[in-house]
Amino acid sequence: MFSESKTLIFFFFLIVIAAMETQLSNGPSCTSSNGPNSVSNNCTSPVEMPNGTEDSKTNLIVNYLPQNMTQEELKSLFGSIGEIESCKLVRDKITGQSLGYGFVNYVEPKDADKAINTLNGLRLQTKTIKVSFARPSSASIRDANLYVSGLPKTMTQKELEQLFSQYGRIITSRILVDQVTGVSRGVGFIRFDRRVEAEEAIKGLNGQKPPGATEPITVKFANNPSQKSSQALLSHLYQSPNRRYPGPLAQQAQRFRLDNLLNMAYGVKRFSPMTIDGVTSLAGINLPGHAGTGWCIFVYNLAPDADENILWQMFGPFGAVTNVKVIRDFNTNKCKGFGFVTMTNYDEAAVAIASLNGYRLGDRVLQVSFKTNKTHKA
DNA sequence: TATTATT
Repeated sequence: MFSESKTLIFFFFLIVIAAMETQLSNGPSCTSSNGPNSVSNNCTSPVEMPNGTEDSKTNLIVNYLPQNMTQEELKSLFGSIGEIESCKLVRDKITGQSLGYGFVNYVEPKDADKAINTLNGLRLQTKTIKVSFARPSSASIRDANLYVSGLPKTMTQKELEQLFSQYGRIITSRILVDQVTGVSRGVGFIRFDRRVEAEEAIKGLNGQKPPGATEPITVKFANNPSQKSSQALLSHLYQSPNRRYPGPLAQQAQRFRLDNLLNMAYGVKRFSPMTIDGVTSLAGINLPGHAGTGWCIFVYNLAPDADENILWQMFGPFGAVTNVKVIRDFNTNKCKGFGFVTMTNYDEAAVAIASLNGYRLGDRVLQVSFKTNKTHKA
């Protein structure tokens, strides 16, 4: 069809333009060697510089965010620590899909410290988020990610880092493992602080045998995630319209993912929650806890010193949490013993309630339920 | 032979 061809050409140009933007958009040209390293998130007490190239003490980068997490949820999570100056979830220019990371800039440096101390390592759904200081934006730190293959199966992450660290500062390293056996797949990633370091590592290590290895390794720049989403868009265009809606298999896969997630998070055997299909949930106008923006959950018997973070920690692993709130006494600022959690999906909320109702938190046993419209009476 | 770290 002629119109289909025109549509394809249109999207092709969109992709080309986006690719050109990626190549041309250079940030301010400044370099710094004080970025966070791959192991800890230590602040190196930066000195104030008049030219604005010093490391920020308020700006954080947040990595390994769940795919479905929105900017509002990111702000809600980090806003529980302190006042936020700005917050941005980075999305693909073409598809709008989250790239799984974002930035949070606090007003006060102490809140940035606090966010690293309390939120780094927080488990949200299938991810463990990483919170660290953002390095000053610079063209020189972009495209510094390497893909390494042909590694000896016995090589550890530490040994991989030792091999590459001679070429520069390593920001992250990873060896991919078989999900069932846990054994190395012989491939991995190394992200350097600067692109020039990655270039030197390719020159020095591509085609070389690591000490003791029998086979040479391949080292090259990793594919860009935006390329993947462009491919996804293209393949989507070729997909027939009757395949766009998730069938039973996709639903089953989703359920499987939920079960896995729960086992990973708490090792609990979950109840079989009632599944609400589209029709039922539309019909049930007075369903408990449903507030239009999500499912509101009532959490009772919290300690006086409870804060929002404990609610994120408890409910985050069960699925998409959009908001948490601890109800406090106006004068003392102590928790009045209860709080609320809003979750997007009924299934995930139901499993969270089934798993956390009766949960022992310190010396208290929590009561967790969907929020009712009635006034709570003892 | 492929995860998502620079607005």
